Amino acid sequence: MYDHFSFEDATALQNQLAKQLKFQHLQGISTIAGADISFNKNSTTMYAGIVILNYPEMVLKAFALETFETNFPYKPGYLGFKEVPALLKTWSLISEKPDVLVLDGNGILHPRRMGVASHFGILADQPTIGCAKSMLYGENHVPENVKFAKTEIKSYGETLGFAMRTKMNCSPIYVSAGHLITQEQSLEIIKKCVGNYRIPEPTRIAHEMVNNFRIGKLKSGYHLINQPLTLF
DNA sequence: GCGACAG
DNA sequence: ATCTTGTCGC
Repeated sequence: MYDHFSFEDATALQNQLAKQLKFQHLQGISTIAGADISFNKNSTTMYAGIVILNYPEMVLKAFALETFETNFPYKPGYLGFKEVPALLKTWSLISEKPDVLVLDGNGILHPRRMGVASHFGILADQPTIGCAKSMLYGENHVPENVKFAKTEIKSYGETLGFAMRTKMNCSPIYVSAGHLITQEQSLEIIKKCVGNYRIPEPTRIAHEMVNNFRIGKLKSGYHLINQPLTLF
């Protein structure tokens, strides 16, 4: 899909897509999804996965897995061009879309406000949140070593996201709005997705699933989880 | 020019 | 991202 794009083309498209970004408060969220990619070193085969959980219970409800061939290289600032095509293919397998999707990477916390979460959000017309494990852009302020301590990440005076400590003695994560959601609500939602790990549940589970998919422990397609039934 | 740099 | 063993700390 983007394999023939030069970085110059990519930059132009990011600037174009950024004009379409919209931020609004979401009402009645009952499902949330997490998306991630896995691949073997030096391979063009991307293993993409999207998991859907109940919100705020964080119970796995369904997941979709699919592969996709990509030649676009990884370069800081252009992650969307490598991952979004594979994620869109996987997204198409899902009949009932989640209320909001969390991606492994940034949203508008990006030099051109077009991190992977914003990129996917625009193309899929879907509310998205960016949740990165390390810093890409902005003034780095370190939150104090207390669970849920946070700092604003700014660029030229504009708040583009937050650094938040999800666990004591662990590096913070970087949260930013992707599309069709506000910065404040993005942070509020991610906070409720934190379990007993540094990485919030949607992303953490998606990462686990996609890794099992890559090593052959799981197969492609849409999978529904059998909910535990209360008999009687 | 130099250093930084999501996954 | 992936490749890898032990190891330091709560």
